[in-house]
Amino acid sequence: MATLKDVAERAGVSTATVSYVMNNKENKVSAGVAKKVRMAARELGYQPNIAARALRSSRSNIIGIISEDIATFQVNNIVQGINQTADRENYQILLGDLNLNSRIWREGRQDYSLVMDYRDEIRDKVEIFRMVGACGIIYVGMHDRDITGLLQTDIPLVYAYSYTKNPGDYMVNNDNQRVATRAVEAMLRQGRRRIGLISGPVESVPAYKRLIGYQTALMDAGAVLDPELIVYGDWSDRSGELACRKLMALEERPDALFCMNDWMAVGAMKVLKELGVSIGEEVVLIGFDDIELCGFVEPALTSISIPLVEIGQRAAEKLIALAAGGQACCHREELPCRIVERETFGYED
Amino acid sequence: MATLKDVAERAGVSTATVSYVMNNKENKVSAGVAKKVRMAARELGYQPNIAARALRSSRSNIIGIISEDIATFQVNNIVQGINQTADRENYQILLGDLNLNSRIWREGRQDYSLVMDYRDEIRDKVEIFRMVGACGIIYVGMHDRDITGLLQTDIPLVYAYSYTKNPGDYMVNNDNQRVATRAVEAMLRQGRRRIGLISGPVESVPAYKRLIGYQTALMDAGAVLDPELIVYGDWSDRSGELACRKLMALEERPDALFCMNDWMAVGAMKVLKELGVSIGEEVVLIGFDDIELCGFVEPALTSISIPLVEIGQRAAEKLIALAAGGQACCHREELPCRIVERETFGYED
DNA sequence: GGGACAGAGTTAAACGATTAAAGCCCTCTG
DNA sequence: CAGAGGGCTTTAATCGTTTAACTCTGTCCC
Repeated sequence: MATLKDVAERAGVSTATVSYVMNNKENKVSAGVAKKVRMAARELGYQPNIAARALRSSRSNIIGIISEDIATFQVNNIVQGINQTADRENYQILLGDLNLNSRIWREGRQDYSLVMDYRDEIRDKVEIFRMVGACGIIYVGMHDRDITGLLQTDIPLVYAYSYTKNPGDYMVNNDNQRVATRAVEAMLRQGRRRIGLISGPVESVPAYKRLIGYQTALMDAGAVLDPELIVYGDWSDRSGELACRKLMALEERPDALFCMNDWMAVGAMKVLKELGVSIGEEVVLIGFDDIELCGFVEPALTSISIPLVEIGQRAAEKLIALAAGGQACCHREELPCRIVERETFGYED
Repeated sequence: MATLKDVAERAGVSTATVSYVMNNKENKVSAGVAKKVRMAARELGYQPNIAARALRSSRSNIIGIISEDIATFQVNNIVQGINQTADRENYQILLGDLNLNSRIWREGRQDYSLVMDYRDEIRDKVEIFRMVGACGIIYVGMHDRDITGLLQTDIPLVYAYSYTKNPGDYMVNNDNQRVATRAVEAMLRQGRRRIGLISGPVESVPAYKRLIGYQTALMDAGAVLDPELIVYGDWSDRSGELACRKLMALEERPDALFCMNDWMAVGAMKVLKELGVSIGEEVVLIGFDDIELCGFVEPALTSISIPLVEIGQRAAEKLIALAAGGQACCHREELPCRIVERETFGYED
């Protein structure tokens, strides 16, 4: 493997000159020499040694990813997006996965509110990233976690798909509130008047945003906000069943259901079928996430597709911009979702 | 951040001694001094600098993963398994994903036989792993690819979920052949006699192994091997539909279907429903992979669960053993699959 | 007594890059 | 023409480990 020294010898200059050329410090080297050096580097197939660079300058082209669980649909797709731009921009990815779900499962816990328990693990990952000289960190999480305080260094950090309270943090997300409004508006346009909401847990920030979106649409339409129509689940299909049962037991049944994820929607569908309610007519239904399952249940579930891959890409682009010393265009960014029409709800814009 | 030098000063010895202690070169240092050094290290919270170590010795506790597409079910779960043991054994993971599927999609290609096209990409990843001093590489692929030749170094390599021709390679896989035999035997025990096979592509090694398993069961039972009962798909639900249509058009219809993955099985189910064939009675059906979808189609699809997470774990354990200079217990390992009984086929053992 | 040897620890040279500081050479100015 | 200044290049220290080679001390045996 060719080193800086080899290139320097071949080009007849010092290693310093080669280093300057390689790092595009143009004001340091004349154009002629630079060209000569680049030639030599190409001929030898020179690639800088990451370890040496990291050791010396504590900076490399490695992006550290801290993810809550790579096995989940969302994280998975976001990581794919990060991977794509990293690839394109010649960055590498170091994955630090917290394995959150399988740990929760192993410990027999039901809830995700474990922020404190995982600070050590996160700190470890950050430490490793620092040591390989990662140029920045992307935190990919579904839960609402604030790790900014764990970074003692000034290494840039971008949150993907998770919310933080600190307005100085960089964040890429989807427009939970807006798309919820759009979905409910479409239901209203269809003449639906009692729109039930099967929500995620109260403490979830995305669930909260979607709730606001739901309420906004109803209020703008001058419709009544009936608190009975809002039921909370925990994202599981089982909890969707329970929620739906509760809603259908109301004196005035809802004629539409907005579910905050597809699993709960599928659970709700099971109950509706049991009750002999015709889905898509008596009750229209929309899910959230647009997981693969949607196209395979019967009737096929209309859902909201989150641009996960794009979120990953944007997060990576932001991070790379920050790492290069520039500024990212804005702190908080929300990418638009797309409503995917299937059989449970005819959406027209 | 504390360095070797700090620890050495605190313990009143040279950096060399500290290094020896940290690397458990016990014959170099007396027990008393070792204890003193370890104390000092703990007090300072010393963590070795990965970059420096990699630079000097070209060896670190980083496991490089080359994966074909992190977004696929199989790869995803295997990586999770690798992650788990890596975590436990204090190794780190560097992920080099080839993004194969999205590239294939982008280029508008239909087939996966692109081995040659991706040698360069793989070489790049290997190069990066070498530079951060990865202690070994795990190749996670669904397709049959041989990258052994791409490693010029003597860095250990373990294949997870992909087959290679070279018997000297380390490989962890599932027992495709045996479980196929078991599944078909169970069908025979139920009195089924014309068992249709919806296979993966001819060139796929796992598909071939499953085919052998299917044939073995039939032959052992003294049943007739009717080549008309074997149809090839390309793993997609669409191809499952086509295959099923072909099989159901036979003069003597099959009374059982063994599908080599769940997507094709779901496609087949669609056709069976169309034809008014009662699934689970007229025709029993089994899929392969046990993806989440299986529990949600109607009737729920019986399938074969591949121990993906365990494959990842074993692969990582093997690699760590090899990296530590020891030998891994055996070159090729096949973990047993589990048949998950649902509604399309009653399996009893 | 002295050479051989073993055990325990130290010295110092790498590994491959970055970068402040110094050096060289040329031009410009008073 | 001396001195300043600027553009380009080199020198050499440095990052934190690893490890071959060396030193030192004590023991043993002929």
